[in-house]
Amino acid sequence: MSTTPRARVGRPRATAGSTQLAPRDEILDAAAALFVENGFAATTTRAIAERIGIRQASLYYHFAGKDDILVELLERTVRPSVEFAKTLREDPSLASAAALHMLAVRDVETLAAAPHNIGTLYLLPEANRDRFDGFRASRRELRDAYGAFAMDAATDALRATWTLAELGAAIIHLVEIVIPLRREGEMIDAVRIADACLRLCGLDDAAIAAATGR
Amino acid sequence: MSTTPRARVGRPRATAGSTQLAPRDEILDAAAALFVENGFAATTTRAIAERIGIRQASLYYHFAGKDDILVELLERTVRPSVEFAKTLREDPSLASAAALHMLAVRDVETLAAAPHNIGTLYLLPEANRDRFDGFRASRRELRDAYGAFAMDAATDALRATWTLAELGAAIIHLVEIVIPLRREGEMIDAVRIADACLRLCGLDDAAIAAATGR
DNA sequence: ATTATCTATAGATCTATAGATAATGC
DNA sequence: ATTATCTATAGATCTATAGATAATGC
Repeated sequence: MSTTPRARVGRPRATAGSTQLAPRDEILDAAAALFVENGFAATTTRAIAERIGIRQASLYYHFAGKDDILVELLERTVRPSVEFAKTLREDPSLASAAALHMLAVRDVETLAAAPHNIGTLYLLPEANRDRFDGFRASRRELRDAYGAFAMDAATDALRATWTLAELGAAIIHLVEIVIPLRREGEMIDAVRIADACLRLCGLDDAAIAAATGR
Repeated sequence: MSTTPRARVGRPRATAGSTQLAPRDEILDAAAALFVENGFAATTTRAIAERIGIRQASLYYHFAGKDDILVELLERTVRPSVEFAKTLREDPSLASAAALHMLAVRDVETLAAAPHNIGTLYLLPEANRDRFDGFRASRRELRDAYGAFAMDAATDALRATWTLAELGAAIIHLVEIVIPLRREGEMIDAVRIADACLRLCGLDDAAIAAATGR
């Protein structure tokens, strides 16, 4: 019941600096902030270590290399949305327009709440290296989930001119408007962005209201 | 009238490799490809030099530093669109929806035709450093041009929920869907994307057809 | 004994500068 | 004389490994 900070196993850090997080999570958090701000290659392991008050070499007790830190961060940005898309797909009572809207809202909210605007990470050129193709596969899965909902919800005119992958890419890209908006300090309204996704599918205000039960 | 390659002033390169471009443009082209592929920090001056068959140190005869190469590339990606937006604003006979559509078409076409998908460069984390704020100012100018046209063209419902800067950001972001589409090898149809911009403003198919004179 | 840190450093870069050199221009 | 390259290198990194050390756990 005591709130006295539990003493930690292992040699103490040279600089005090108490923290609640596990060291591994401290590293991920610091790295996320720096990768978003300066990019991957420009962020040194020393900078990550300094931010949390440990020595550069100590990082390697928790991660085998700099790459592995990014692998884990990338996975965390996309996994929740992919899983949510899966549950939506498995619900037969849900109309496609409604499902698309719900996925977009959830996705925007996740991106808006993620620490350090971490959604930006997939824009790093390094995210395209082979080392990270697990992440890119997950992301394609999410895009196609958007595409499937969108094609099904779209007007005939749109279905005739867009492929599933293209429409999925357009919608996911529109969802990600949250990233630059957030960077510029704008307010984020997830429903408004999700509405815009349906509008992109050709739905008018009445159809949008119907699909979202308003 | 002879087509024999004109001998060049200056010490010849160690490796032959004839080219039509001026050395400065060779550097810009090689750097663009590498910055897009690997990012700025991860691209070494040596890699740029090797790609065009000169020694690393020879770059510094043409550019004062690596930064200056990126400065010039960034400027080139945004300047033409900013100027086109200006001419559109100065045409009083043009309806906002039509102007927005024309700007979007032109912008998509420029991005689609730019060598090495160079439009990607503004996504580099490094583009946010102070050193490049001239570029970022130009980009904001373009965003606000989109925003002004879009607010004027939009339905009342939209005008009530979006600010000019937000709507501008959303539209310019939608235009930039061309970048990932192109990276994935998809066909680009500028009109289709410009239509989507108008749809985002709440216009229905009839209004879009009217605005674009179809 | 185990854990999580530390110190020290090897080896591999990378950017930018100094000064030499091999062409053309006049 | 001017131009555009070259060679050589200083100085400053940066990543990752080796091995020591200072805690707690049992």
